[in-house]
Amino acid sequence: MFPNKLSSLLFLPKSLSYSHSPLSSLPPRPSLLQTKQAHARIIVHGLASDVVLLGHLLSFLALAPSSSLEYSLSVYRTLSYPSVFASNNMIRCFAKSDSPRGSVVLYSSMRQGNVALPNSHTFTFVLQACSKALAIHEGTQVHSHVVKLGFGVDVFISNALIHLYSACCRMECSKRVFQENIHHRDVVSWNSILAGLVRDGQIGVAETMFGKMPERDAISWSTMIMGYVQNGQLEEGLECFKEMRERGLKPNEAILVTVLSASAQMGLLEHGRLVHSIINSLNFRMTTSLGTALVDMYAKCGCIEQSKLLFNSMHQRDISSWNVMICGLASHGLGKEALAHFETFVKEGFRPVNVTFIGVLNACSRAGLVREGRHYFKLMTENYDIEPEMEHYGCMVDLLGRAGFINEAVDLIEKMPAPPDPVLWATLLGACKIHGLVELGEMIGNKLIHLDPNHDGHYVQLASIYAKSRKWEDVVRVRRLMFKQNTNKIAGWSLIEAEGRVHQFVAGDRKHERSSEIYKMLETIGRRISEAGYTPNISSVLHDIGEEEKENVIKEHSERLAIAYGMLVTGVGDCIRIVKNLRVCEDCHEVSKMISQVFEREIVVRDGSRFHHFKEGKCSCHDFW
DNA sequence: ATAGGGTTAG
Repeated sequence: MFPNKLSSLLFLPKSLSYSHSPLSSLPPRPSLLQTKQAHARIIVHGLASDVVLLGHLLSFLALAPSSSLEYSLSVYRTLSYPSVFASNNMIRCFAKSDSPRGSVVLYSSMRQGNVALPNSHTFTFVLQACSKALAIHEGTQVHSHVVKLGFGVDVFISNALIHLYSACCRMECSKRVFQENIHHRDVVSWNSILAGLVRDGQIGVAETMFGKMPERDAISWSTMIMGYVQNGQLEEGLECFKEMRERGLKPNEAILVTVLSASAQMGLLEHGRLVHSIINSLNFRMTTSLGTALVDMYAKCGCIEQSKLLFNSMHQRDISSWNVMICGLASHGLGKEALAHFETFVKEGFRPVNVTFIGVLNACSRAGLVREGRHYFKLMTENYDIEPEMEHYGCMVDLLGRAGFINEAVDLIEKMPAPPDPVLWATLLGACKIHGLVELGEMIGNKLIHLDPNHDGHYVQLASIYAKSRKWEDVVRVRRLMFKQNTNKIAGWSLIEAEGRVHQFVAGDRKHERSSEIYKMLETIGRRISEAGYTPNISSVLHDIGEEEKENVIKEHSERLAIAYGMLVTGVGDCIRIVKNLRVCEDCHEVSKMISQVFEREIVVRDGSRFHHFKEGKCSCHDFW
């Protein structure tokens, strides 16, 4: 009787067919709706308390992509004598839900004999729940039951234990289980421990493990690549990805998303494009995650138009897709567009979160939208009850300060509930420089030097404020102070991608193999832009050297070397894309504008805080950055 | 009569 009943009651009509991915050979998973329909048929047939049927129903619920814990519980509660099968699947439903601790409660009533006794499946599910809840205490107790009941040799269970300890960063315990199970080990055991090491920041150990693995699958590679990227070793991550491809292995979605993120962080457009073409050529389904990662990559690599096109073509957008788009528009100075996106986002029923407002406030500050900035700052706290963080204050101080509302900015800082980050004062110091406020600048500059005496940026800013108002003896004094303090100077660099490689330059760099050509090109550039009326602005140079030498120093800023190299290796009329870690200096900004005009070249520079698109002698930031 | 493990940013 069973097989027939089962198929007629649980099997679903073809027309409603299960969500079935052509790329996987997984068994079909009924949706929540389909499962509820099956439940209805069971009830209609008078079998509402059939343990076998309801057990299957629960297993469907545990697997359904979107299921409701309340519903699963209501099904489970109708059973007067739940089977192990039904109980295990109920534990699995808890494990998958937002209240994984429910699994542990049900498990202990099984242990007490109130319901069916646990079997090996019980342990995999309850341990999964402990991992998810980071319930190390409960997990350890379950571990002792596993040993006591002789389940320690079950590879599924010992892997679940390795995963549990890895998830809780108890790497010593994790390794012990791993070592004890030397005869019951497979690629999953290795992957679980690898993931733990990576999570714990032990990237070197993980690397060694990875090298020793007897077998590696897509998840092993993705864990390793992710490990590098999460630990900030972006180049190594991309290198690992390359090695994987050279071995003829196919990436999975997790790898692609991670690698896109690395390309985005480094600003490597060509690499990002390569990943995009891999996605297309392997016929990957364009999921929301992949789409969002691509939108982000193009925005962070300077192609905001491409980013917008992709965003508009997405079938489904989640809150992250919107956040990425809004922040991207903001970083390109497209303030109005970013705000329009925000409004649509709200109209579509999304609720903004704190990063959304970082994008919105950045949009205002980059585009100088003071009124809007004040409005959204208020909206964030009053309408959405989001506590502003340091970064939100940073945007506001920047916006108000640069627009000249210095007192309002000072007020905002002083009324903050938490002690202000020195960065906020530094931002305000920048505003004092723009508006030539020597006295306030002096006060803030001294305060900053006191707070953070090893940071060279504060001295530089203060000195340039003095320089701007021609207070030369103060310039010299501050500069001497800086040398005496032995400040840490953050080395500036610029990079450009060309001929399938990344070329990185520092100021005065002569290490590049085409160095002499680069310097010749610099001279040509200098001559041509001088003819067009350029004179160097050397106020930002503080070295104790003669005027002529100062000109040479700025002439050899890393950014210019990268641009000169770009002119050498790209075709006439091609866009030159530069990524740098610090902000562009005033003079380089001017020079880039001139080059864009004289050589009819579009130049896109991503600096430490935003994008500059130079075209026909103008910059997208309107010289306001 | 039946089920089980590991990887994903912004």
